[in-house]
Amino acid sequence: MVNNPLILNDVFSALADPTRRGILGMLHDGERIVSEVAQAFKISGPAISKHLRVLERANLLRREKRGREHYLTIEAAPLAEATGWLEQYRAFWDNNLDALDSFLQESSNTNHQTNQDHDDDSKPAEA
Amino acid sequence: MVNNPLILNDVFSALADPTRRGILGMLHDGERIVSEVAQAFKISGPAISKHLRVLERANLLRREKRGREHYLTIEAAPLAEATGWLEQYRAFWDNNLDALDSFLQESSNTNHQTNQDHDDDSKPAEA
DNA sequence: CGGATTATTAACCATTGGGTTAAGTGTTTA
DNA sequence: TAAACACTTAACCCAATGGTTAATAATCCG
Repeated sequence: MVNNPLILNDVFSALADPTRRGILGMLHDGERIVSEVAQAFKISGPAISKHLRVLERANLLRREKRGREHYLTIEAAPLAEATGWLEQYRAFWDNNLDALDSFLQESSNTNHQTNQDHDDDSKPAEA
Repeated sequence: MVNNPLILNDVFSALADPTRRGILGMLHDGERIVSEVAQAFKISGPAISKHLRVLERANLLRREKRGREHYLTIEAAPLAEATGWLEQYRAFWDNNLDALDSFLQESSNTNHQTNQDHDDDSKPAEA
């Protein structure tokens, strides 16, 4: 698996924003129009518009205009690209040689997981 | 798998830069000191220093000072977090229901992969 | 037609990001 | 002790991000 850095730049930086991950989360369940997405977040319409453009640049979003509404769906391929890159490092946390070494070092500082009881991604809050 | 958005923000934005992915790539084979890493890229020392700090903030990097040298190793846990988030979307490109729908739409525009023969990540170039 | 709806573009602002050079801190060694 | 080495911090530049409000474009509908 040879990764294209240009794609990875766009995909990872697209995923770096919680609003954008939230948008993809909404689209997980099926297509949505822009106003539905916008309504789910507390930011302005233009701000949403910009986020959508970023997702489109990363080819993570497909837009289909029907009348005055824009129907949005996920485009999965770039996520596969990102996953492919990360796959290179699976050995580092999976159960094998490197994990042993990793474990030995991690056993010093307990509770290193920084898991502050915080929950899921930027899901819109109760409409 | 409940993802922590704070972690994901840091991890994905850390991975969004090709130099930082290149650094992790070097560390894939074992520990390196800062000057070794720096030598591999065409940017200044302080620039490398900043990249290292970003990787540390994302907890992707562990630093151990021995004398005047800083030994760097990968910290894998946050990569697992990122992979976990992406795993949510595996259904979209794997062989199943959604893939069918995806395929039907994608079959229109051929060669949508944007795979411009470009190779791997920001690997240092020939020392 | 005219108004409401959907969404984008334009212009602006503050913050962050990636880079630089110069200076500073700590460690090794001749 | 003084110089060389490893690395970071400080100060600065410029471009990109993420947000805003106001204006524009296109479509639907009474």
